[in-house]
Amino acid sequence: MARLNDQVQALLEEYADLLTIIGGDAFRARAYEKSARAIGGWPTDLAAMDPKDILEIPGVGKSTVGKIDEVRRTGTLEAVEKLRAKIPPGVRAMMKVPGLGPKRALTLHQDLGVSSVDELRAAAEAGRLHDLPGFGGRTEENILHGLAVLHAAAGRADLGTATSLAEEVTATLRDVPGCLRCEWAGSLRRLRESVGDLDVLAAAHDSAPLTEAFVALPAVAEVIVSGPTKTSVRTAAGLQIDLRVVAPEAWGAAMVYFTGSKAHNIKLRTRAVRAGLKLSEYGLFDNETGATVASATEEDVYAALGLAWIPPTLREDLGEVEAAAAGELPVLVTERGLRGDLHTHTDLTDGVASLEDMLAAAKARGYAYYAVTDHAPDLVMQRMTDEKMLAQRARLRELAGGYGRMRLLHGTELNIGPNGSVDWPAEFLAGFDVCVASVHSHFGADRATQTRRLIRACENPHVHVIGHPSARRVGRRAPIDVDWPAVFAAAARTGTALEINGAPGRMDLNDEHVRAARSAGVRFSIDSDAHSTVQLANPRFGVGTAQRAWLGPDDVINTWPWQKLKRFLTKPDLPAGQA
DNA sequence: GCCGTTTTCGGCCCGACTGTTTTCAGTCG
Repeated sequence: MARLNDQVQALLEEYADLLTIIGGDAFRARAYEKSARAIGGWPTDLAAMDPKDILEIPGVGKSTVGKIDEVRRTGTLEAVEKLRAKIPPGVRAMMKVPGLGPKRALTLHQDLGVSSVDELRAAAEAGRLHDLPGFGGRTEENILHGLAVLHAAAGRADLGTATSLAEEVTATLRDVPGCLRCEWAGSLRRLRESVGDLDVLAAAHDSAPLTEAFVALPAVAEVIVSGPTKTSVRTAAGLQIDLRVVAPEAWGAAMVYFTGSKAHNIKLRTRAVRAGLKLSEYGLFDNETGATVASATEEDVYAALGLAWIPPTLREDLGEVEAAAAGELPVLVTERGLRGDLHTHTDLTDGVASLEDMLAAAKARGYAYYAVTDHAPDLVMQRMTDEKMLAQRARLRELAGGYGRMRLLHGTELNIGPNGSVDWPAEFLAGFDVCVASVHSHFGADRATQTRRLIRACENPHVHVIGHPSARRVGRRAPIDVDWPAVFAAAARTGTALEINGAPGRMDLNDEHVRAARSAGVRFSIDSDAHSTVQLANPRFGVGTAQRAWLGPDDVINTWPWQKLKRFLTKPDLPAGQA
């Protein structure tokens, strides 16, 4: 792991989980959860901080400072090690099954001797669960369903996890003597919403030093295969990483080949064959003479095939090769093109950073505008009140002008109730500069209800953006059941933007939905949903989704200049009775 | 364990939903 912060966060989260499983003081476990979040979201590397400064992090006290020091010195926590001896790691892993929490996980372990997800599946399929105390037929069914949801994402990593791992691996390998280049390729480079394995490519004349450094990485738990050109390892978290070492003159062809997708590569190879050429990971060759036509850079390879260079996010054989041949590749939205963020939180609700810290971090990103959108009162656990919201607005107005050219917007993230209503009456909503409205409850309602619910939210004249519209959590919760074409039509008709939420655990809407929505005339907002300053970088992943759906700057409202966005945030009048 | 103070203790995220119960435990957001 790149930062001590992440290492400490992971250990504290594990400690909190283990404490929850064995029972006892729930507040202690919660305190560790909170400090874990605060540390993970803290922008400065703990390794470079004084203990007295670490103590200033909200939620971090003396005990945690001691544990941070222990992790720094020993790489682990004795308290966690002791609990691991009592509770097998598989028991904690069972808590990832939706619907299964710490209590039932412990019961399963103690009464049935089940101590892994696999054993749980076997027990559930054999019908051994429904006789346990507190379990029944429905519980067993729900656990089986939860296992299926989990299985759909098994062994896959979210973009945040995969990116930080890829950054760590490439940074280490670039420092190895003889390494000329090192980049990641594969589905991570194409910015798919989750990745099954990590492909890392390095250019060197001698692969041995790279291979040696690669298998010695702290994240590596197991070496699967290792040879002169290819080495595969598995991390403790179960993610496979493949390292390929290629000659520098083959770099471009290798990057094309290992970036994929498979369908894109097949299309390119077919195109090559028709031109009397052969494309492989080693280069583009003339069939008759065997001479190398191109291989050093991706641009060379594409050009020799009569194509403009194709951005990795488009390489899915969804028309990009034809477009490149015709010189009609789309102009894509980019991270640099984003002028602001319209969905962010502070510590007034469940964020971990103060308003001032979030604003300073947003300014550092060069934004022209920035919306603070803390949770609204219907999400009861956040304890929002009118007074707190108005006080935040007053503070934000005081701070206006203090962040250079960055315009400060006061917003909120409303909750879309089961019938499509939102928090607060219209008069109160009118006081916000921007309102995001999202589904946070009643995920199991039927399609007609969910569809009506989202359409009614779109029709609310004070709702500007529907946040994380499908409400799915990658690998954790299925999307709500919705008639999407009907919702896309309503969003387009009412001038309501749909969010592309870039939080790695959400990635919502996904690329397929965005493609369909765009053709229905919908506009989008690419947001971070940041709960800490470091999460303000989340839009990089949302931009990936947007590019995969071929979105250009015009499709994305937060690439627009403020005056144009301001007009969008004033929704057109709707026929009476629809609002 | 952390925090704030009515400051060295006592409170800390609360309500809904589900499925199991027959008055409530577990899970979730």
